[in-house]
Amino acid sequence: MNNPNQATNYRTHYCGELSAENISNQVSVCGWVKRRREHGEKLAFIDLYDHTGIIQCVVDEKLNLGGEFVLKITGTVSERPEGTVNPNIKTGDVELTECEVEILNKAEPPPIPLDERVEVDENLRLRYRYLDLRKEKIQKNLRVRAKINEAFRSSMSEQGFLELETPLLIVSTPEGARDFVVPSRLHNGNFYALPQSPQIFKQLAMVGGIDRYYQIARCLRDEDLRADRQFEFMQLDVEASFVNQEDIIEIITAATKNALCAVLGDEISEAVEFSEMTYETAMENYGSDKPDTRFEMLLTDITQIFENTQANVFKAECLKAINVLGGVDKISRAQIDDLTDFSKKLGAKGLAWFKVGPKVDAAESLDGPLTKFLSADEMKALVESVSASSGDLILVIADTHQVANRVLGQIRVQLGTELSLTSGNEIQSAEDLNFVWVTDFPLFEGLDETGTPICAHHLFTMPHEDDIDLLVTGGGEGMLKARSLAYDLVLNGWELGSGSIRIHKPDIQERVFAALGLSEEETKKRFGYFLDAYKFGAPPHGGFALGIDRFTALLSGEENIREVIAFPKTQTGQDPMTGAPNRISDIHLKELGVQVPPEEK
RNA sequence: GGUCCUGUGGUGCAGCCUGGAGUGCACGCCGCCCUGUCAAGGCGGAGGUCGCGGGUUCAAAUCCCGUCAGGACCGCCA
Repeated sequence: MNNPNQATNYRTHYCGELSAENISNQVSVCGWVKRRREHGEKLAFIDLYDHTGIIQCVVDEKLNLGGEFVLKITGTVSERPEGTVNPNIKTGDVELTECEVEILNKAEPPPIPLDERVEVDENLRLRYRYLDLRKEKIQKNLRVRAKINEAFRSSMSEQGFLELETPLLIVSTPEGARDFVVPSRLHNGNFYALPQSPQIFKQLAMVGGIDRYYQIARCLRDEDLRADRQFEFMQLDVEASFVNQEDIIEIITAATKNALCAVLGDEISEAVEFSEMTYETAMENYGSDKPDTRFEMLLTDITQIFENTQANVFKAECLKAINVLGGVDKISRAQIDDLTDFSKKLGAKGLAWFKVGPKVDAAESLDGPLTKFLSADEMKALVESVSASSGDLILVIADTHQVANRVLGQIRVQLGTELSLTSGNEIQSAEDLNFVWVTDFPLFEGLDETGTPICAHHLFTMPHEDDIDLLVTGGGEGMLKARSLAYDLVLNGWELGSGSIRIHKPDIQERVFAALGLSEEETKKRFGYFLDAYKFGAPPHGGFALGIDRFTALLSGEENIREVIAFPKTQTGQDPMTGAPNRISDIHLKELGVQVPPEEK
């Protein structure tokens, strides 16, 4: 027996683990009826399945079975007669014969087909999630997820990290995402918040001398949902003392590699590369802080070429171009129009395009609606700057620096999909997984309407040592140049996680607060307990948090994290199975000291 | 808060553009037949508030407006 510990008084084997090695063994299997093929009174084939797979059982009597009936079948493992082997299933060499069938439970016909090939409406899938879960794909995904969690735990433990639990009922802070809140019964009118992350606690754990903390933590954010976002999600949450950025990168890389090995095996995992690039490089070359580095087609700055141009549309702060190799044949005019619409939706004024023809003279070979406004020198320089040759398509966005990068970056990703420049979500080899550490994130992401900087990460992020002076001398715009010791881990264009080195010295923290225009009184009110802690000898420390849902989705070849979550919610945050969220009784509300608007109709 | 796509027997689709009887396909379900099938096969049958509301029209699944639900995205997610 392969899994002796999983034999029970009901069964000796799982359906999917029977093979030629078991031939002539008497076995018992339990599971659900996948399909039946009945041939009159004396012969029927029953495909019984559990999470491990399907086994064909040969029954020589007429049974009144329905799909999804729960059976225990005891029989003999037999080699299939010649010509009846089924190579499509794992157990296709064998079948169960001389079967004794016990119906453990009947089942109504399922409201959704449990056939993998049928794509069922999301609402129905979630309403009957317990049936959806029986499908092979989700079973596999959830097991990948468990393996990842297990590998993370063992790696963190090996690296000397202590698994520490932090509270779910915490204090609400105005920073960051919207909090989910919980009314207090004992303190009417007061609310707990559910943690957006255990950030505060893991940092205080460092002050507390825990040294190395980790947790597979549930985080909750009341923001609108997306394919890669649910209200509640899981993070591998990490914090360590006496470390710098390189230490954290090393620790997380090791944990991530351990998870890759667990899921994909050692051979592929060891060949997977982790690269590093600065935020600035990512933005300039990929137009994104989460660059998909599986393919090239980098953004090129061509602003200088058109410094004195006569073409009005190119009189802009910044011009960026990408060269679509062979794009003339691969991209239709209709696709270009779609991309133009796409750019406009994303905030650009338009998308300029040039087809490169076969002529030697660059100016003569270019074709496109804007060529008549450009000089020969400009066209020549354009073609050279992106190393274009005959058959290539050059796309240009002229706008502000920020818009040009962002929009062209999204077009690049879109084209990556349309032109199949990546393997999509399939993972066949190490090249299909491209990890990038993006470092040197800016400390501030912009200025608010009063000219005050807005934190890019959080308030406790350590500024880059070379840029600390900018906080004092830089002024509003100047401060935006300040870098921080914040970093992201990116996989195939998805932000997997982020972290930073924290400020552990009160004087630096004060400088950041001052830059943000926060008075001492205000910071005391908002973060008093936290700042107090840092007066009593906080060690240098930093950390990271890695999104388990996204990581699992990517390793499972899924585009939506719902596919790797057992009981997810819809895009509007509802659970069609349980009906959450719902109204609660007036008595309940009264006890909590909460008033709500009357129910409509 | 916004944009786009989708909503038709239990399920997945077609029909909608160009209005004319709830029309069609596949799966599932029920009944009968069938001793080597494996997405079994054959014959027969049941099953519908065309998401909901309003409008236009002699007539609406189809056109228009609104609304609800699902999905993708923008905003948002320190």
